[in-house]
Amino acid sequence: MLEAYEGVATVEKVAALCRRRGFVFPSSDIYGGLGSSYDYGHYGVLLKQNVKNEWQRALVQEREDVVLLDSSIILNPQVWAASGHLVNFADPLVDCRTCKLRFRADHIGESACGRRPSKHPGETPDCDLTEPRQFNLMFETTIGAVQDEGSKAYLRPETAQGIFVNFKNVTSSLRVKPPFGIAQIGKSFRNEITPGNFIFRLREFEQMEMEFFVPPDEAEEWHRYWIEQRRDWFLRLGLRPSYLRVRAHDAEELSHYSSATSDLEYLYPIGWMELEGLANRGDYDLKQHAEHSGTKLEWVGHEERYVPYVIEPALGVDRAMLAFLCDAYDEEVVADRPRTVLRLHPRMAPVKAAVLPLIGKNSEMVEKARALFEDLRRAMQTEYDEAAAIGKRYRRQDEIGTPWALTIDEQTLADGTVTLRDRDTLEQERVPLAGVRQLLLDRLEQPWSPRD
RNA sequence: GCGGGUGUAGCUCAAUGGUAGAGCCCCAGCCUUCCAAGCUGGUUACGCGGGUUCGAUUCCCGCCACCCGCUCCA
Repeated sequence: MLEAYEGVATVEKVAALCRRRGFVFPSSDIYGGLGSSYDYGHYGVLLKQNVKNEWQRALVQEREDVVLLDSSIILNPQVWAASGHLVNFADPLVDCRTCKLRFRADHIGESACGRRPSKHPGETPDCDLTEPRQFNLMFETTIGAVQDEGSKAYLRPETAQGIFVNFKNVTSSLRVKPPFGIAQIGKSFRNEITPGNFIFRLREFEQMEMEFFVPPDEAEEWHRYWIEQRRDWFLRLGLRPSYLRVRAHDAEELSHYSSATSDLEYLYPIGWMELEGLANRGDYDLKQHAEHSGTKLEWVGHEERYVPYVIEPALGVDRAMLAFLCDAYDEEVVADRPRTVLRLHPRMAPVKAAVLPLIGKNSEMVEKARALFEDLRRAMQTEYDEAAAIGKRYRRQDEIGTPWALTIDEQTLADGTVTLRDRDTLEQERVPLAGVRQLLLDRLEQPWSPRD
């Protein structure tokens, strides 16, 4: 495992490429932007969609014990009273005017300013603290045109609660029984005090969460199982193994709902950061909602009745996308020219194939190329490009991570084969026109690993 | 939110108290054709709002955004 980042990427370079090539734009750009909000352009949408598709494929399509859900963003406000977010998802903060530091009021005893020798070497300063101020991380809104206390509602800070409040609906309609999971992808909102680092921490972000309900005495075993499953998922999609680690939370850093949490951390250019949280939420949530709603939320089998424990893998889509982008970002020199390339897993790549007639003005080549393009695009995201020199067109595709380029040349007109150029090896092979589509579909299913 | 820094075309940089140039990129045409060739032409910028001034991109104030810390955990 690495201590320090060794790659060529920086968040700034990745962000610049994302803007330049239409992955991610600052939100409300022409009005000067909106803090820590970003809009996704064409390739960003495709890449993000691929992240979500791969998650759903691994957790739902390739399993028999996980079902899907898409719950509302705005829920009955009582949900957040029961979940503990109204009380616990708020941080009382104090600022020290002397040290220019900010502390959580409930931690002030242990982390008073004097503990920061780097700011005040060899002395314990007199701290000038502000009054504690309450920061609730939930966005508030109102339901209905009349604003009064009764109409206050919240944008969900996590998708999980929508799953818990649907526990009874799902168990009574979908023939599931523990151990089973409910998976959901959707937007969440947190009024972060300090967002930042491009799309790493956003106020509006997309989550992929699954609540996996298990018999209480199997919870620890399932927790370990899901940590391993989730780690493998990232590795199969090409993240460098040395850039991924599991870190168990100390008792004092556990969130209010968790009895044990391990983070999957990724070594971003800015350091080791949480990528996915894997929490054992115990029976906390179901019991809270049972108590507040008056509805029994438990599993009832033939000879058993219990409140399941919950194992939760929770992943931020935007954050995962940033990890894949940083991991894939590479710079090199080819033919004395700088080359920037995204070595994304082919299934992650926004565009799978580019069809390039060697001579854009040669009508016969164009005709063949257009026919191949029409054939390929029915099966996968494909681009057609006849503008500029061939090398330039290759580099354009490199920057958006397109794994395969198909070039129609003189030989194509003679024998019906095309050049298949590989993004990572730069090798070229001749393949028959008629077999291209199936060949690429097969390669999309093959194991793929990057350098490392 | 507090402290520090930054803000001129998509990118990298110029110049100027009299409303801004270049290279690369991009678009069109000519030419070329297997890894960012060449020629011609073209589009695009002083973050936003006030103030001082005859006149502000330049000086002053406020705001906004981004970067680094504090805090946050998807």
